[in-house]
Amino acid sequence: MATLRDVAVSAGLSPATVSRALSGARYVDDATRARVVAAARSLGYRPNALARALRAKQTMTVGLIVPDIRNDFYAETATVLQGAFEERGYRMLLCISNNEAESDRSYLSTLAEFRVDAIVYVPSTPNGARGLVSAPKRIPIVELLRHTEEGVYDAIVSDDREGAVALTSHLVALGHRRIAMIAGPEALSTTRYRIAGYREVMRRAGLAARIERGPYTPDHGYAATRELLSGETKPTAIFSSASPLTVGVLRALKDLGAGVPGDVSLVAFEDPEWYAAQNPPLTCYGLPLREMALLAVELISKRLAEPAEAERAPTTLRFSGRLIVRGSTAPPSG
Amino acid sequence: MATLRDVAVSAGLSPATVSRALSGARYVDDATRARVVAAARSLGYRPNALARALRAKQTMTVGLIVPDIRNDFYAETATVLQGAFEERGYRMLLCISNNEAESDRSYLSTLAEFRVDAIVYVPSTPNGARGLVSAPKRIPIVELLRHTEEGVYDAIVSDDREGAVALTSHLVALGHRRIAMIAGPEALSTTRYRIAGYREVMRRAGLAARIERGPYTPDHGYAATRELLSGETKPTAIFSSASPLTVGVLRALKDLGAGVPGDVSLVAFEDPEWYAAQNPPLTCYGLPLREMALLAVELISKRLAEPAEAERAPTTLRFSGRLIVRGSTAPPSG
DNA sequence: CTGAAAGCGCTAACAA
DNA sequence: TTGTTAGCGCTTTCAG
Repeated sequence: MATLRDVAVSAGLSPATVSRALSGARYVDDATRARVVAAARSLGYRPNALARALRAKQTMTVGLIVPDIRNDFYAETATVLQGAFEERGYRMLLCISNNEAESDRSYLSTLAEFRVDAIVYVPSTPNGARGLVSAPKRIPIVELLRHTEEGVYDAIVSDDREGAVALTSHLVALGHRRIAMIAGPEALSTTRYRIAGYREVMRRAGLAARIERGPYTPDHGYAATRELLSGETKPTAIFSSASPLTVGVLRALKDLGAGVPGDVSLVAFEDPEWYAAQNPPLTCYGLPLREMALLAVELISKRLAEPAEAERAPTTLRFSGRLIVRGSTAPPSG
Repeated sequence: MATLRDVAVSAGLSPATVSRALSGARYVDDATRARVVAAARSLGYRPNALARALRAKQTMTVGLIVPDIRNDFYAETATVLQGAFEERGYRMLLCISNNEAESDRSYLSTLAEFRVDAIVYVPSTPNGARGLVSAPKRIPIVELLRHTEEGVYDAIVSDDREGAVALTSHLVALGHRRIAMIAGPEALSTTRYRIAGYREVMRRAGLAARIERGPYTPDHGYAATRELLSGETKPTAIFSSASPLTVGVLRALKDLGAGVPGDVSLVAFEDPEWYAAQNPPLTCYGLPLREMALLAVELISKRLAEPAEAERAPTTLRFSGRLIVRGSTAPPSG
């Protein structure tokens, strides 16, 4: 592969001049630049971003760690982030942690070694990035959608408690008394807040909480739903707390021949595109994902660009979503 | 940030020894290594992957270019790829091209500058990577799911023509005579093959083809469906040739109050998890995505590891999928 | 088993 | 405006 030096030799110039001609636009004679460009083209020269980054001490690359890219929630987020970073000249290194703490740690460490300029991090562990990346020359981290310990890093999260409250209240208002929640792993901040919101509403209404815990997978959603609907006191409404769970819930309901909302009302967290296309469309709590992702990019850009910002104490920003009532909820039939 | 030299100073050793102690496991005294490890830890030392790659001339990073990560099709692919590369010690740089040729080219070029060891490429352009990355020290490229000119790169694709034939034949066999296809941009190999398969079956059956072309987006699926069902001679069956289109098709059908399969039968390409959870579940043509992605990793690993493989002429591998008949298709009601 | 030295490809002072 | 020099952090001969 041709190097800058090769181009210099071929053009009869010094490497420094070639460098200036190709990147730093100043102080180069037009004729010289033309010669350089011609030589570079004819040699098929591509600058080595590695060498450049080693010198410049910035890679123009950011890392993104998400638990699961098949989940629309994160796919949408990744897409928005990638587009926004791209616009600002940054590449994005994608890491998929599969909701595993071990994976999380290892990716954090990899990204640090690769000297990414910043990390957008959806943590799959309660204590997250603490210690690992933070210690030396702190690389800016923004926690997105989930967060670890408050106040250690910038965090952009949704008001999960509020969302759970909205969904559960909606069911209570419809007259449901046996409302079950299908939840994720308690290690995640989202799970804890969503459970808290659900519990709070149930307690206030004098109703018994029933929670099925497990991983954020369709299989868990499926198994939990079958479990819930196999007992004697079946719930009349189900609260699916994440979209991968919902996939399984719907399949189980169909397998069991349970009608929605006839036999069971269903509410779900998040609002992937396919919720609205369901039959019936799902009542859900939608989050302003796009705005949240763009704000993450904004925050990072600022920290990177302005020295003052770099020293700013971390802040936690909480976004509200909104209850979207569709056809999957109705008063209980009994 | 602490460097290897800092560790060396702190441990009272030379950089060379520290390097050997931390990576090359040979020829280092155990006591020395312990000292090095202790020093490294206390300084919070993280090796600089950039510097290492610059020397080693390999980045242990691969690039993936996909058109759209919100599409389950590519999300699944990206997940499998990331996991498999991860296992082999490779990082993955994700680029989302949004089905734009310009984006494609620019990402190819970025990946080349970053000196990724290989690229998995789902092209959004008919001529693709030709010229750009290929010219100098050829970096291995595997085209996945879509392909550009045959024979220039390794390609792992599905038999799209066969899939379209299977879906269309299924509808013809059920007695449908007015079958419309909603297709993507003709610049993509998948679109061309799917259209060819559809046309072939229609022609053989003596039926008139009707094709709605447009981008691979829910909006196009929606608009095309409304268009199809607004005329005088409405189709009795619709063939949605990609899952983003299907999202829009379903929404349009609901808005129009058209029952599936009562008023319109629906078949779709690909088999994302939510197809089966639809009401009714969708008849579709599913591809062995996982196997295809794993093979891509296999191919690349071989080319990277074995010098002989690196010189091997590119091959095109075509995978067959299978028709999955579910509830969205039935004989026409007329 | 350990150290000295050279260099991967690039850019930024500084000098000319 | 251009060239010389030095060095980013690491690994790898080659000596010791």
